[in-house]
Amino acid sequence: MIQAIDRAAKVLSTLQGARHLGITELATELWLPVSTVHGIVKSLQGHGLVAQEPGGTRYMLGPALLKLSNVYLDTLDVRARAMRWTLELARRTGLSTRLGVQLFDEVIIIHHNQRPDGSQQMPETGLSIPAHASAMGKVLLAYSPEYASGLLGRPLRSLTGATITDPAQLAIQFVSIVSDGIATEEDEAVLGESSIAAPVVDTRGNVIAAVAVVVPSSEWPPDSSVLNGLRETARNISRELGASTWPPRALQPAVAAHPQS
Amino acid sequence: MIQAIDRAAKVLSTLQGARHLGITELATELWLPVSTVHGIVKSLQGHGLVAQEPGGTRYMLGPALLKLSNVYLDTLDVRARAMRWTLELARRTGLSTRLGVQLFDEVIIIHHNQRPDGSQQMPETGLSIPAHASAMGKVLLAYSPEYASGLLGRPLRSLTGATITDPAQLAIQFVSIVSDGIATEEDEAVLGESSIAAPVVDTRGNVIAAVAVVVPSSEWPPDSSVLNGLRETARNISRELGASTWPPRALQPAVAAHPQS
DNA sequence: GAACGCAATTCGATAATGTCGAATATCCTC
DNA sequence: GAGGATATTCGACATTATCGAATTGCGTTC
Repeated sequence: MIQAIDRAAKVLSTLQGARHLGITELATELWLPVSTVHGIVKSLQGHGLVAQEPGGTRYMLGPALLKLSNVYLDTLDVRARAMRWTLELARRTGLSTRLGVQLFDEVIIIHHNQRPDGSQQMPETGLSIPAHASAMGKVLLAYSPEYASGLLGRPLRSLTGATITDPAQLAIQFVSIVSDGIATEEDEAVLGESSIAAPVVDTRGNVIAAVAVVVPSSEWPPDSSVLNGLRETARNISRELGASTWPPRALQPAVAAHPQS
Repeated sequence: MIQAIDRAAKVLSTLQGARHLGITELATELWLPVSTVHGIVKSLQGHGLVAQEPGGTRYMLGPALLKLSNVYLDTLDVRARAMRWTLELARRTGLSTRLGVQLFDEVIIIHHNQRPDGSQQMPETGLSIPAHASAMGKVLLAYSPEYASGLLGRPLRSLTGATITDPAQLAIQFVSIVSDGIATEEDEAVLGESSIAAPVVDTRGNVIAAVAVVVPSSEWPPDSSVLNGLRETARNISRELGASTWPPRALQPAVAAHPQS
């Protein structure tokens, strides 16, 4: 890991947490000399990744990130393929749907379809949710043991009273998730919101994303048609990506670590 | 400018242009040894800024960018203040509205309100348009001579037959833009689409963003009520940001001394 | 199914590069 | 207008990134 780049990335994520910071504040946060931080920030600013807050002398994230992120979304094959299917799922269930991928300990929503009831809802694309508190996260963790073991080792943050923070309890859920290809979550991230998720698989059989349906907790448990719709959606997307079987057979990465061919 | 960070940023923008690239391809593009590029890419990957394309050995932009960009949008004060006004403007004019800021030679759209006719339209937030081909871009250039002079020195790209690529012609437009606080563009970026833009000003009198109304070229020139609505919107947003006068008086020399370094 | 060739990755010596403390400039507060 | 705090500049130094060569891994062809 190249030191300067590592530090630059840390500057970005510090700015992500704090919104607006001066050089000194950043330096304190990162335990680095101010002149070092200054050099890093100016380099990032030169590429639009960081910007001066208008008028002030403090710094914030920069507009280049928006452009990069837009291209990121466009390059995602899963997203392009999934969109029409999640839209249909939202229509048929009357619920909002999500598509998410893993970002370290979180799931980040790369596509969101609003509930088709015409009400005003916040767009969720770009939101990230701690993996252990999300149905999509549980799916992704259940199918990638190396991530899961890493995450379960650390203390888990509680978001609502219902968040499961006990590693053992999560590990048990992972087993059943793998066996039937469905994960659930009840009020574990946001009170009043529960969700069901299923894995999306590519040609190689790797789980590369998760689809989810968000169910108001007042309507929990959802009708079995919702569950079937979700399963079918996940299967359709996976098929379009070239997957031959769904749900995914087993824990692919573990298998890949012991090649027998 | 720190070399390693500069190179890392170049890797990101190369990936932005090419979507998927192998290490060797990137190295060729950047005129660097492969091992150097490899180190940079791996460092970026360690922070989720770059990702391995699933299955392949090539690289693409990473999901961390999406999260950063989401926070970027949230931290923008202008955006939060402007949203309710641009929504109202869209309602009153029946047209789509945009809010944009400068990103080097382009304008990047930080907020977009769809035409309120209920039709399905592509979300434009995150799109970037060459400044010289955009009404918002002309506004921003007209009020920041630093940028303008730099940009007019380089050859300008033509996007449609109507794009103005002659520096002299643009310079003339800038004068009238500053004098009446309104810029226009007819088919210069996209055929069939024209737009009018006005500056958004902060407490210090700096032009920090531009608002625009997009008008189908078939309805050009727009009714004077559209123009008045736009003016009022720009004034309202600016007032909310603490600006005392609108349109902005002139090219503040203090502002011109705000280079990029 | 084996062998070839290309691309990614690892490694270590080298000096170029980023780092950091001190000095200076600039901003904000009182 | 003065004082304190913060941002910025500068240059010597040694840490650190860089790059070429060697190795591994992968896909493709025969």
